[in-house]
Amino acid sequence: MRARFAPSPTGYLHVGGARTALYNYLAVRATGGEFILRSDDTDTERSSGEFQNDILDGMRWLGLEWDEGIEKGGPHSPYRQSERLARYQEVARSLLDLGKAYLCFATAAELDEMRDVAKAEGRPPGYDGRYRDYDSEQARKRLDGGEDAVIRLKVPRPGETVFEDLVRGEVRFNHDHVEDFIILRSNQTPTYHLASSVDDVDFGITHVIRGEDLLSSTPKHILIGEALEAAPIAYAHLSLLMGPDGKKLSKRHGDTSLRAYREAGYLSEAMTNYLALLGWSFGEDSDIFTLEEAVARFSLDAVQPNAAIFDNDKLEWMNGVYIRAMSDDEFADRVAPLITAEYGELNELQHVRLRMILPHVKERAKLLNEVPGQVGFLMTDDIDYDRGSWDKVMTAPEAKMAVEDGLERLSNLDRWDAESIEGELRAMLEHLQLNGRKGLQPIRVAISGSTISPPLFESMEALGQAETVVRTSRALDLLLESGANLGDS
RNA sequence: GGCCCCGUCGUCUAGCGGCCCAGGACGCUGCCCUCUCAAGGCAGUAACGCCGGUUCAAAUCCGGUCGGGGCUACCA
Repeated sequence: MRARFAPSPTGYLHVGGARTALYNYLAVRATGGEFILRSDDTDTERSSGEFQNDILDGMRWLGLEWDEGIEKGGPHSPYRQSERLARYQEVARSLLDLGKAYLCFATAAELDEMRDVAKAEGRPPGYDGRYRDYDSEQARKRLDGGEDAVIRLKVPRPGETVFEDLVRGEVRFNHDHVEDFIILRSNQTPTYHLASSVDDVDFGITHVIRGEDLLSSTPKHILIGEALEAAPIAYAHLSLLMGPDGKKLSKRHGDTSLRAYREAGYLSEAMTNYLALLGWSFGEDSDIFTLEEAVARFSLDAVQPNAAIFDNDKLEWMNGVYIRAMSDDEFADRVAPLITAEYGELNELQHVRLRMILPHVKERAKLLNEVPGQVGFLMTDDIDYDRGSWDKVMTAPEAKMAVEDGLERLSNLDRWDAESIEGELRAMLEHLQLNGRKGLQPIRVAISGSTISPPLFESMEALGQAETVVRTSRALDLLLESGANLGDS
């Protein structure tokens, strides 16, 4: 099997494109063969190097390694359509010589009129074939005279194109609805249909796996293949990805670029895992699996033909599963750049604190980039008290007692580890006849600034005794002087 | 409008004529655990769009209908 992912670099790689790439990859690796990455950049107006790089980055990030193609090279280099223009012109001309295509001089105005008339008469809209049987001598003459012309494929009429789509079964198109489409524009550049089909043939592609938006164009591609007398290609059209509102996934649903997810703290493992599930099922035993495991079970004919809605909630849950599955060291490594980006280069104290708290943060994180915020109270000794948190717990009558007694005990503790701290604070609860919620929340706010933090005792251990005492005592001062109402810190 | 594709819980899906008064996962709800938040455990919620037909038997096959989506460029 030889399959290709052929995006046009006219935008960032989005999640839908990533899924198409993934399914191509899975199909190839599952059956053996080559996965090819090609750039369909015939639209020079809209294509850009930035987008090209984004696609390459995205593919690498996801771990979808290709065997031939851009940057990698291979027996069919180059894999960029913009570098193969001569080839497409050659094919178009030979089709012309063979009588399988013809020159057309219809102007834009004529084309518009055709469409209007066809629509008005209720016929299929499209080119009416007026130059299909035009005298070739005459055509030559007009061309030499400097007139612009396009080359159109002479679609067999009457006729029908029928093919077996690997995910949808038999699909048929009557040629009444397939116009004599343009293969070479008047400026001598190929249309997508020509370039893509010629490449598929030239590169020995056996399976074209792509989005359903190209299903209607498939007869054109098959017709070009037939005109070239090439071996038939198998097609598999994947359903499109939808937004939560059931409409085609687009910018309207927020930033759907792969990059945006990467930057939001999603792991590539979670992304490929989730994407694989959009239209395919791993089996009833699990929804969590590696790329390799997916390869072992993947099969194109098990792919669902119906559209799938991209569900961020499930992706996020899955990301959490992958984060928790990481080793503490790996988690620390992956999160380190994000923390330095937020707080600058870390000093020794910060390193020590992080090493202690990160394993506990790991258990709670759903997204990598929410971690810096969760460890913020350990990165600076100048913490702010969250107003809502303070008002919620510090105004309770037990708060002052708990903070006061806690401070006393913590100051005198001679062993500073989570276990000892817990023992001491539990003794405080016992002494004051308070339950954990009432007695410990004020202390949590005192040291972290918020009612939400990593586990209290471990947080204190990481903070260190000196700083814990400083913060607790500061909170107590505030309680005393403000009569329980937070001033302006 | 024309052509094409699609139609199982809110979402992703299992199901490929009897094992299904439909299974799993996310979400949601409740309970448990608990120092907060998560995580975890347990329980619950919820679907075969509709109408005909084939058959002893249909979520599974056929037709229609309704609904959704895609395409309809000298874009890809």
